Amino acid sequence: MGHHSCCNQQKVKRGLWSPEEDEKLVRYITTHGYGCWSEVPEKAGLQRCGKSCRLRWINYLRPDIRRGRFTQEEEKLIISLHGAVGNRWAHIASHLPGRTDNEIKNYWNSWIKKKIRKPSSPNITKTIPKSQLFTHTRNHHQVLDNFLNINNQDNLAATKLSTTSIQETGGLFPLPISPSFMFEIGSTFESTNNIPHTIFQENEGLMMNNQETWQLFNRETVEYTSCNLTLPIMDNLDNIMVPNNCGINVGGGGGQITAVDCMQRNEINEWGVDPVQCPNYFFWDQAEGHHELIGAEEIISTSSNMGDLMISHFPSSI
DNA sequence: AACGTGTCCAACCGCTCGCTC
DNA sequence: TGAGCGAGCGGTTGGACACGT
Repeated sequence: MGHHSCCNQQKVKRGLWSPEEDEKLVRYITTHGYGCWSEVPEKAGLQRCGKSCRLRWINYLRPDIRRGRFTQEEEKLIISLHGAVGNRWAHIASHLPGRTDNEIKNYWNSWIKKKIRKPSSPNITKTIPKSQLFTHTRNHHQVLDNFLNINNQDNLAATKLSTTSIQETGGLFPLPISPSFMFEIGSTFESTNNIPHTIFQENEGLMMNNQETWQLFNRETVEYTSCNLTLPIMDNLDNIMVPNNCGINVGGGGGQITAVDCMQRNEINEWGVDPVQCPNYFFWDQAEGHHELIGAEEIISTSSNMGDLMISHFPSSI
């Protein structure tokens, strides 16, 4: 840790950068580049350590930096990437041109306090028997195995597993950081008052038990992948136990959204869920013909194009 | 006006990784 | 092989500011 010695020298200035210091650093870097950061302060005439100069340049002064509020698209991307890779801020930042890891980290830490308060999260009580869920035509069996295994473990232990399983499973379901699974049925699904009984009821034209091609979002590569799934028909929710923190979203033809607490099986809110009450509910929007992760808050204000049935499982702690 | 509290975010700290010799 | 070093990363801090009392 010898590099820290530079920051311990008494002549080294700390704290906020003055406009004059910024100007010196920018002038030096733009004319000379920054081959070795430890040499930059002296050559640029700054009383800072190289590390501080590097940070200032990367996080604030470099010309391609993007300032200002995050757009909704950026926010969605951050959420989905964080779900896939966790607190790997540099990795997340690499997908957002002009944004820095520090900025995203700060944004997340502010954002999370407001939007994702720790819920009281009861343990998962039952899991879906594999035979009752769905079958896979590609490598998704392993995904499902992982998912079910995780549900049989202590929640905490599950979240500590490494991220390598993302690659192992092809990334279709990012496990175990975000042991999510999702399935949905055909086209527009009309909700009724009897939601739990209706969710898996066969509906004309839905082809629920046929193999269908889905577009699945790979949160590691931020791409959509076609994949075939075969869905079973469920008579009612009594035959299926939905893991903790699942949200069921039943969208009607008119764009009505109904969120259901799977554990309670109660309707929470006609138009969505309260992000404070139910911070772990996320939904997938397929308005544009593909699936996008959107947050609960957005659901409340989005009253259209939320078709179909979706079940998503997200970890109770992030 | 003065004080307390909460939020935001720039900057720092400690650590790991990878390169060089 | 391993010590030394710089770069990079993620966690944390602390100061500025906003807001409420």
